[in-house]
Amino acid sequence: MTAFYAFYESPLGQILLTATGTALTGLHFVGEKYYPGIASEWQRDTNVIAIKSAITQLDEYFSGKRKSFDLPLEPEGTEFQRQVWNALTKLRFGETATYAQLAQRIGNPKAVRAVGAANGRNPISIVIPCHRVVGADGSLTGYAGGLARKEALLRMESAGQTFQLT
Amino acid sequence: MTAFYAFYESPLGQILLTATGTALTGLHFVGEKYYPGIASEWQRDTNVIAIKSAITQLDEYFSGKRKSFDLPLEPEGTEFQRQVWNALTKLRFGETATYAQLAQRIGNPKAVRAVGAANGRNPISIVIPCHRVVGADGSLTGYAGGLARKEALLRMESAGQTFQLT
DNA sequence: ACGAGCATGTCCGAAAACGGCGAGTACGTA
DNA sequence: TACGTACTCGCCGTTTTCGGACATGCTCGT
Repeated sequence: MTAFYAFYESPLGQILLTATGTALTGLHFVGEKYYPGIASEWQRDTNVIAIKSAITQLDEYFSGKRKSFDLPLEPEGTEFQRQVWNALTKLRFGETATYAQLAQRIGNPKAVRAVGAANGRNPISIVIPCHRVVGADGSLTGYAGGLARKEALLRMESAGQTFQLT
Repeated sequence: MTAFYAFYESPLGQILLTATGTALTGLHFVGEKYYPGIASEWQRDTNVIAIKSAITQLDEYFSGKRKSFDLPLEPEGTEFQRQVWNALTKLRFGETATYAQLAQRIGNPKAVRAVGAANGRNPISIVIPCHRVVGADGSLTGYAGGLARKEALLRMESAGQTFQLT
């Protein structure tokens, strides 16, 4: 489906955006785990509506002015994964949940680990806030973009602090 | 087990009494170390037999008319702790003992420090007279309700008749 | 179809830390 | 000498912490 792509320079590093004509399909930190790369038939284009508005809202988000995204999304995945990702979108700015709670919410309470896996495969980081999910004991456990970024995001959302990778 | 509670105003501060239908289970100075708090299912009730008679005898004790308590007790604790507490009840008004002596008496002479710990966890202060236990050198060493209260109790009990060898 | 691999959580046992101590030692004072 | 204080160290039950062993549901590669 994806046909267009562009790069976005965030405070946490370069980001690859991918989209169809109308919806966002991907948001990956360059070089992260599961980084999809760029298919040869895609076109680099920053003016496609989906990409253009994503960039705008990311700017606002990173400058602290925006707390929720309003973008058409088309994440590609299995039925189960989309359930999880859908549940993720209901986590608001500043909120966090545990993997177990998430499993509960999608009505599959024992699928805790599966939720973790699905979470890790989230194709649209930040907008689908997989970084708001933590272990039962509050530990960060993992993030495709690296734990440092996850921590930075959470810190920014909880305290409104500015960015610093340690 | 505990089902009822009440507060008692003593000269040394407010006291929380807890009890089953028939026996006293706790006596704590409000806010002391290990203060248990009040469980939501407990009922405030000053007329339960265990609490009523406790209050009567405390009145008598604090006004100097009573030198030993006669109340059904049900302190909750481990085997070892109950041994210690049981030994405590054999200390009479005005008497004191050292932690080592107590350890001796329960047939576990080396468990001196453990006795100290168990002593500290005594759930029914005053009635089970953990305040009558002092260090080998006569120092007070510690009291859940605070050393000031321990000293006050001992002074009150020793006033007049009892002598203490230094 | 099957099995391995996970951005988990729970349970259980072992190990270490922690006290309401006491006895022993090592010094510095009167 | 006679003491007092300031240490160390052994003691033992309880509490807390830590690590490994499960159970578990879904994907993805054979």
